[in-house]
Amino acid sequence: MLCRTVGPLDAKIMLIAEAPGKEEDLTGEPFMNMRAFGAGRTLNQVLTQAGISRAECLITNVARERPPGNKISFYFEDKGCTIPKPKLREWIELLKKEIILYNPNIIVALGVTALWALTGEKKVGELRGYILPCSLVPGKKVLPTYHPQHINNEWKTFYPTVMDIRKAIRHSFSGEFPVDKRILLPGVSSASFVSYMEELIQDKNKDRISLDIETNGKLPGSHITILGIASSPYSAISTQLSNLQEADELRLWQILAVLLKEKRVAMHNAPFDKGVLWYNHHILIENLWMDTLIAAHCLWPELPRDLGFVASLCLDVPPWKGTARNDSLYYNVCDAANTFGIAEVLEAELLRTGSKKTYDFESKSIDLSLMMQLQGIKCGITIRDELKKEIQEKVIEQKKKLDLLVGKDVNYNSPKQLQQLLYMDLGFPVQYKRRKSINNPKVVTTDSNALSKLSIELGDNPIFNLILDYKKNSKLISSFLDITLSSNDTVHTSYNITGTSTDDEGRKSFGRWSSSASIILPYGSGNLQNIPKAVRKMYIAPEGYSILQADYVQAEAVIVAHLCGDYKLIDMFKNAFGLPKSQRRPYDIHILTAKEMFGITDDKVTPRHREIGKTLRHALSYAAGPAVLATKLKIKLAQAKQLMTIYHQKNPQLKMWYTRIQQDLQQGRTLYNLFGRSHKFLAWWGDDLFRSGYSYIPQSTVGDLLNKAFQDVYYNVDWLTGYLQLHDALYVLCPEGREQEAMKELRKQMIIPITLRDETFYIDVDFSVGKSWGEMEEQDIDWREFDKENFGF
DNA sequence: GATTTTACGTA
DNA sequence: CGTACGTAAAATCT
Repeated sequence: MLCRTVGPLDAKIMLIAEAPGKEEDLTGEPFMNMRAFGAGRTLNQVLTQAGISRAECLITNVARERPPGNKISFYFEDKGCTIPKPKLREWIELLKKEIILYNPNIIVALGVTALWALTGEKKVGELRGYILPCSLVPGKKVLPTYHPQHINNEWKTFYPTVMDIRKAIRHSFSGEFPVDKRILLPGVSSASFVSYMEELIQDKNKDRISLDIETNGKLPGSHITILGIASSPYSAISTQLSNLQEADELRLWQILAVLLKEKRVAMHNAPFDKGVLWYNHHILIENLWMDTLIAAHCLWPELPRDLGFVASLCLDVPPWKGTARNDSLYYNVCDAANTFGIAEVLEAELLRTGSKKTYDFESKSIDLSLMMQLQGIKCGITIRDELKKEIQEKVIEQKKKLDLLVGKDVNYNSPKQLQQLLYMDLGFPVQYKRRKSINNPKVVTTDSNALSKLSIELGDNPIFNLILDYKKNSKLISSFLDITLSSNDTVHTSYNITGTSTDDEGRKSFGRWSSSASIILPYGSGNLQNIPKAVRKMYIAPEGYSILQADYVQAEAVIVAHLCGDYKLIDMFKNAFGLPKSQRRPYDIHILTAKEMFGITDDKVTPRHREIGKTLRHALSYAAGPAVLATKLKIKLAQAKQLMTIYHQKNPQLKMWYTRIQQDLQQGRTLYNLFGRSHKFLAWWGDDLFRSGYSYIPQSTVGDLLNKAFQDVYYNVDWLTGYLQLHDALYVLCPEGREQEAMKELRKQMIIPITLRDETFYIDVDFSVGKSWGEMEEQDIDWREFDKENFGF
């Protein structure tokens, strides 16, 4: 049936999608599929969240009949879907007439086909959220966003679509195009750039600028190729730095240095621009106005944070990210101008939402993280080479043994070849990956989990552990030993204050730093937060220094105990506080757990009992299931289930806490950690979301605690230098011989009160000292006197 | 050659 | 149905 256009004829918003589906074809109305994963229901969800109802919108499709198999390509001559067949051409004409007739103020293009029909463009991911001119009916505004069906396939596009619809609502009050008031000067001469800067320096009314650089990342140090600055959202300038006369370039850097002394500066990802300017030109940006990346992270921790995305939320500028390759000078000048505009919007938004405190806290980490990136950590090449040789020999030997056992050459790092070998040639029971949902297809796997499981089930076959060891060792070599060092034998990492990961469900980033390859100094394995213990000894202290490690003791467990109101545990933590490690045994919570679980006395607790207690507590704190517990403890599923039941009987507060978190999530899907950091969860409502919620408060509170302490050390203790950050441990370089003094100083900075409801508590700190990261000696110190003097408890 | 999948290291 | 993070090698796409 021909699908009609529905909705009030005087609607200000018109939604245009691709083509009718089955239900729509039957009823002749768009978006009638209201089943659980139907596009109609998703559309309603999006509209409701955005603050508008379906009844207020005109809704239609480009194609008016369902194509076979719902494949829109049916209506096109070509595979690329650019040349419409006559039928589709007719429908597009119809659409044109309807737009002219109903005259909406804003047209929302839902998905690629609508976007193409209205504007000739195809890149929804790049253009969504921007106001585009309509080519079908000139003069009309088009706002592209995702198709509801696409949202069902990729849930992370749900909330961006909501934001887009909100923008459409703002644009529905008038059909007028936003006026682009910007005066952009891309690619001016260095002389003009200098005079622009000089004028700015003279203009005391303007105290803020934004800055953006483009670099040629191939060289260490990231050579700057383009420099752009803006003095308002509407005035920006950029210049090319290659092929400059030496004197001109010098002049430019000199004036820039003066400008940066005078003004407060906004940047998107300040550690990079600031780092490159400092590293290459010794120009220091001292007055940060705003890092728009950090601000976006504090406001929307689960949304994309690239400048193009944030601009689509905050501004009414034309899209420009597509120009990066062809016109980098224009691209850069837009970056600079739009960063200024975004900073103004986000500044207000941070105040409005109460996220300013979190922003201030995060931005205070910039200098610390940048210092550690540029400084790097020292690698002892002799130890590195020894390790490499040793492990390489092991790998060769293991490969030989495997070849002999198997009788042919197999690449054990190839999942495909391993599947063939284990499940086809050798006929072992096929192992499947654990699925997120019962609806997901079963996926065959040969990962370490599967191999250990086979090893347990099939007892005496040495092949599994051999493969496991072989894979482990080749991983050690390829990822952690086979690395390029700087000329000073250092490796460098970029500590990312806002995290950077992008997984299927979108970005998370609970406020812990991540660590990734440094673009400025591309030496080492990149991530320094996942170096295996086995190779840590190759990282050493520079001559004359010791490495001092300070880690929070049982940090997440302490937080969980307080969140649950588990006073037996809380008392144990309190009683153990400040004690030397050697005297803590009576307050060992894992032994306590074991005693409770097995109904035994202290003297009967074996290391295995303790291990079970520890694993159980850890797994259950984050709502792990019996299957995972079974593999972790190498026991049967039934046993794991039994242990879980007993654990929950002995710890009834845990399930109550789960329930509380779920209730809290129901209120606006937002949780606050113990330092007030908010996080809005955008994932699909269900157990995955809940589990993420359970881990949020402990994980992010510990992250903030550590970073708070690290900042305090950085700003207050000038003779200790930050060396590494490992989420709940910080490492500093300490001048040899001052270790005792250093530990006292660190303890003063790190013992920080945490408040929950009316209670205040503290998390203890342990210290280790060593000449290398792998050989640290635990310090067995009684801190009780010291604590009494310094903290009064 | 670029992108996706699989696997695996840390807290 | 632990969570969070980043990277290397293999597989796959174009």
